[in-house]
Amino acid sequence: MTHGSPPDPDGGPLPGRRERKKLATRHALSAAALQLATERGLENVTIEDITARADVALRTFRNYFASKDEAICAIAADRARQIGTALLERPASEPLPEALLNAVLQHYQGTGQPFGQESMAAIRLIAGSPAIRGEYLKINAEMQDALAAAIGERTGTDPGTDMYPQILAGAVIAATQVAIRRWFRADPPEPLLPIIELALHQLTSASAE
Amino acid sequence: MTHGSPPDPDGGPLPGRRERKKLATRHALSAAALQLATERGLENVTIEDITARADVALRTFRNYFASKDEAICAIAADRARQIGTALLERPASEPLPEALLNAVLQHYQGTGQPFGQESMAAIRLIAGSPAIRGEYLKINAEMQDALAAAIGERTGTDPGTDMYPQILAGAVIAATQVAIRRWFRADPPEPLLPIIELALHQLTSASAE
DNA sequence: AGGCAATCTTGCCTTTCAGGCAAGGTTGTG
DNA sequence: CACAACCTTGCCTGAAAGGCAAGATTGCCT
Repeated sequence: MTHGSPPDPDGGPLPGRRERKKLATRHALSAAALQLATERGLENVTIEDITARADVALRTFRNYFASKDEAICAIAADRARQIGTALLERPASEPLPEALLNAVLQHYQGTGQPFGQESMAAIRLIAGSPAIRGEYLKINAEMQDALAAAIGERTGTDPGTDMYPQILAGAVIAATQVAIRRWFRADPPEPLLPIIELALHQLTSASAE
Repeated sequence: MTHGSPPDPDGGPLPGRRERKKLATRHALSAAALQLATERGLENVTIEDITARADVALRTFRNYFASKDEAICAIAADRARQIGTALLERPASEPLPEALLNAVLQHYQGTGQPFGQESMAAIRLIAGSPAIRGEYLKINAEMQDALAAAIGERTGTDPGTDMYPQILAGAVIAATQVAIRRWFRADPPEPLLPIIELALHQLTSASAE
């Protein structure tokens, strides 16, 4: 067993007890990590603490995650990989720019509220702790790849051959991240989605290369 | 003494013996790390090996770098921070898009050759080893910030207030990275600069959001 | 049911990392 | 020259990282 990704990325029709348990363990670990980190601060949490709360052996942690950071970011990472499907679910009639905008907005609004409390805590933790920054950047890169793949699929270009999907995805993700950073520091708080929308519009007008 | 940045980032007029020694130690450590990693592979190098080759105490390593990865990427990181000045050195008469293109090209061509052998080794190592990827992404982020600051200075916008410089910088860096990735995997090898140029042009036409 | 293979969990172990602390040497300065 | 600032180093402790094998669980087939 390696670590880094959920046990069963694709939603097979019959997960089976084994897969379900693995997902449960994985989630328990990352949730415990996130809780403890928000409670005490990341530095004051050992992997042993995390496994204690998740009620598994210390050694088991390492079957799932390579580091504390990875465990904490797991929810965000799992979520990040789905941004591609958000794009693919946009109606084919929508022009690509609009579809991208909507896919990103949808990805960052979840079902109803701007973010679940879990995610909020994660975001604050990530943004506040430089230690997790590396992990966050990896997630970003994954989002970019996922989005590029979706763009390629939608436009019929192969990301392996043509750089265009990667470039477009990279630009969109970069702009979105700038928006998120701004939103995070906004005082008084501002809603996130309009900032993202603005950022993506500015990216368009940044066609000045 | 903390670690993460060169001892004296700004080139003061009189470095003094102390600063010079620190720079020398720092460079010796990162060079040793790079050499050893290319020789044996990253996994087969301990910090102790590095300090042995650089002829300093193990404990000293930690005064300069937080990890092996950071040491290996130090040259690249130091270099990355200079991309901003590359832009600022472009003549003010040049339109921003052109200035950006030229600044990036210049940054990636160094003095004469495409890359020094050191840098080449570093790049192959970084691209080949997922372990260093996090560190590489951090460097990217630094490049983005440096470039954004320069863009802001050049256009008279404050990156703290206006997202535009950050967005533009993010898009440019992202496109450049895509180009580098493509260049790295090109078989047979292709020259880097034309690929970067193509990527930045595609970014322009990707104004389709 | 029963058995077999795959695979997960766990404990044990060794190596390496990480960083606080204080002693001793070097450098910069009045 | 004396003093302050600062680096290097050794020592030490706690945590992380991961190989390995025994035991348990699960999936699947007969």
